[in-house]
Amino acid sequence: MTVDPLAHPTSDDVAARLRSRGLRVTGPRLTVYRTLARLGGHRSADQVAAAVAGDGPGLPRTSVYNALKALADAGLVAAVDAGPGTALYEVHGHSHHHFLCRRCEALLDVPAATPVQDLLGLQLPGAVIESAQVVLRGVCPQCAGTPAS
Amino acid sequence: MTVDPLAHPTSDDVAARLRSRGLRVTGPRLTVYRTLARLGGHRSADQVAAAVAGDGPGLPRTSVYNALKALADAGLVAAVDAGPGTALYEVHGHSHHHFLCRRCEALLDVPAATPVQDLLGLQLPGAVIESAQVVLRGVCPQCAGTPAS
DNA sequence: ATCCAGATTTAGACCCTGTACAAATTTAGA
DNA sequence: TCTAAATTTGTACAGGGTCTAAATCTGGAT
Repeated sequence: MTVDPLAHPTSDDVAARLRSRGLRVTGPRLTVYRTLARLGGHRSADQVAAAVAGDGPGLPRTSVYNALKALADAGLVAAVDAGPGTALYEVHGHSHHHFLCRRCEALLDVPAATPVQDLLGLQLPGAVIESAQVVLRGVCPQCAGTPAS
Repeated sequence: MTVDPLAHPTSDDVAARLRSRGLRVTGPRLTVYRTLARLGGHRSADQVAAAVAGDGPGLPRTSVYNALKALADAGLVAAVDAGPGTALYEVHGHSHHHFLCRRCEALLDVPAATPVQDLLGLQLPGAVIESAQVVLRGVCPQCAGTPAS
């Protein structure tokens, strides 16, 4: 079993990453991370909680939220705002942005070929930009091909 | 009184814009739009509702939400996600993006000198990109100058 | 000028996501 | 092994937004 540099971090990687941020390595955090990685894509906290519950005793809702927050602080998980009251989480992989279709509500990944924060950072002297989230809205290619209802 | 091309749209402009989208021109929609324009900046739905109430009989909370949604559909108002469960609205003026300070929670405007959607649109062939929202996160210039607590 | 169909407003209850709290438990270093 | 501090857990709570159905209003047709 060779090491694939593109694969998700192993549990050991996750543990090291948490420790390096001064966060403790706990069961819920590893469970939530592994579940989110296995599910892939954009998932709500409750989707994660449901998936965790499907694998065994499950975790309280609050614990899933706590774990997601800790993982996000450690930079292992990214939170995406897909509208008010709709937070989605995903394992932090290669940088990309999001496109939200107004017609079918699909959430598509958009490659981040351009370093957006570099461009915009110039406009905000003195600020430390730690992350940039881009949400594009419009009509996705599939819906654009069919006439509006 | 000359026409200032940089001024907010008049009520007539707003009415025309609503009609062009197949939306009806109603009292609540005009009231909400005018109030948001008068307040300026980024406002929550409840802030708008409170301001409306201060001017007379007020509007039910639901009506404010409905109106904001209709105005957003018409492109007259922009909704900014400033984290989960925190939607802010602003009159859709010149394109700009937002920076959210992790330390003091300030929400700053960032000039959009670069046409972000043009850059990213290239990555999504066939899609109709109607808006691009960029939320930068980090530490604002003021907080960056003071040591962390 | 009046009418009508359909969109919109309104009022209320409701849901959902996330947070606050305090006690029990667990981690990690001594 | 032992201890202090971080974390988990269960419960309750809060804010923001949505759903529903009846009343009202808009805008085109008559």
